[in-house]
Amino acid sequence: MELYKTNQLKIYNSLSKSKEIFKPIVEGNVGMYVCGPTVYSNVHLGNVRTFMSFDLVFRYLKQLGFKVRYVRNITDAGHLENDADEGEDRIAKKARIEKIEPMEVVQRYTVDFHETLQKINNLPPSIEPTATGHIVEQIEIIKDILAKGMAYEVNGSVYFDVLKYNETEHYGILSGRNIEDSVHNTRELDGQSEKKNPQDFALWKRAEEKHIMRWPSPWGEGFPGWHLECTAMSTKYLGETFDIHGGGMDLKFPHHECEIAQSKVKNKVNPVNYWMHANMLILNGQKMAKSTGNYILPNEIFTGENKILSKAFSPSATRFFMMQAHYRSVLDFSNDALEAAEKGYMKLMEALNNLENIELGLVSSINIGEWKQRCYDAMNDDFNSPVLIANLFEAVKYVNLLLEKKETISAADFETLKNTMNIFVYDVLGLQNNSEENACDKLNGVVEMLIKMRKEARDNRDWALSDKIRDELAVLGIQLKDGKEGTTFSVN
RNA sequence: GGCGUUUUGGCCGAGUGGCUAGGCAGAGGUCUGCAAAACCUCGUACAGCGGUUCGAAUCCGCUAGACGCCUCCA
Repeated sequence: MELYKTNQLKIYNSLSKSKEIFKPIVEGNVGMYVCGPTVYSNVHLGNVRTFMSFDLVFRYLKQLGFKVRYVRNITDAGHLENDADEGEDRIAKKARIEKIEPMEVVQRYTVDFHETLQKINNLPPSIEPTATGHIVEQIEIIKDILAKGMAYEVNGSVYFDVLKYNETEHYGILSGRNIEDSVHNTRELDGQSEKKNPQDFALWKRAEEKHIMRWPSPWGEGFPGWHLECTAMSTKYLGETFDIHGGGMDLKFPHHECEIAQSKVKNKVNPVNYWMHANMLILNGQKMAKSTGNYILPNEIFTGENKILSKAFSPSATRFFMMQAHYRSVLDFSNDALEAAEKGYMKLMEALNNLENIELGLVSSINIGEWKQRCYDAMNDDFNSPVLIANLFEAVKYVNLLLEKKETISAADFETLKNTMNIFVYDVLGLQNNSEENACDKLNGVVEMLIKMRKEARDNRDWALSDKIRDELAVLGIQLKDGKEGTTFSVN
């Protein structure tokens, strides 16, 4: 039987601001959409945290036996430099600066994005559509919204009429704001805007002469507005209403608010049942962001090449660090915190490696079944990975006590313990065991040490010892090779 | 200025109206030839003030700080 039938999953819904029992539209199936990156620069650790948070969601839903269609877009066009909607396309701007083709920028940073997420062991989504691949769909939505009178065209651009929409719907339902407030509080622009109201957002922007990324449309050549792609792609692949929509907290307003507005006008239904927002990663007391330069790149952590780091940290240690915080909490990044996390992660891995050395008994002195359920309970409670990890450390303690024979475990319980630990550590948290790599490094070190000791023996003309080292290594399949430059070795 | 979130012990971070987070660091002990590891025990907590309650770190109010959004942003 599928686990979701016996485990009641609760998800915090940003829309209702409360934890709700998760019930998918189609039993056993989940449609999930997550706003992906704009590929105009290297993905930083803050971005990674969000995608990792939803990777955890994806992994746990699968663990519960759900069939999940996970859609995450690549924004390769359409994001404007700043609002007032007068800016320049981000991708095009970067391309001009670097004197390369826009799609070259897209390609470079898409590759970087994929490589980084792979290193940190995120599973690829089921579908990863691009904005440029869905221009036609976006134009169709604009036509529809225009036909329904909720948008207007000015000089080859099309804007969504927020105030008109707000007459019958609540623009601000997700972010908890009232349009009236923002009308009063919006800074007066220079009056050059062609929008009826500052709150209106672009569905289509006319391309200026120099603009390289452009597509033909009923309103002339241009490019889509920056909220439209998610509406186009999510509904195309998941339906007019789907189960889960995720993204960073900073996208709640205006991006997700606009998505709701667009969908409600076009399809007359709420697009999403469960809105999930991942919280920010904080560096130096402020959120990581490309625009402010306050960020750290994942590769800098893996190589240790950043002045705030004392050393390099593995992707898994980094992942563990982030999993120790709940996805809806702000997380502070620091070297000390990362070091502490790394030690904990190593301790966990050691226990997993030690599972094989446990001797089985006839009865169990610990309640494994109850422990297992506590692991599921933690994750069922809005994906509470920190509590799950606390439970895994409980298991670490079990393993150590069993090794010291201070507790006993039956064969059946041992299987449960082992399987559950493996499931949660590897499949759900997505951690990887680096011990093989480490062991390899360490073995190399050991052989080098023996070579050094053999050299000392040879220098002392202690041929018996030096030959003994060489021959016994040979028996183990390690051949020493004495050359002019010193001794090397190979493993057969 | 508006909206929202948050404030937990040396550090990172959970959580709940009455009982335990967990990790890292620290102290004592067991074990050990010594050490390490492991195990056991321990400490200093719930921003401040007031209220509700038999009882609040947990609910409410005020004050202070921090953060996020209000402009692209994961």
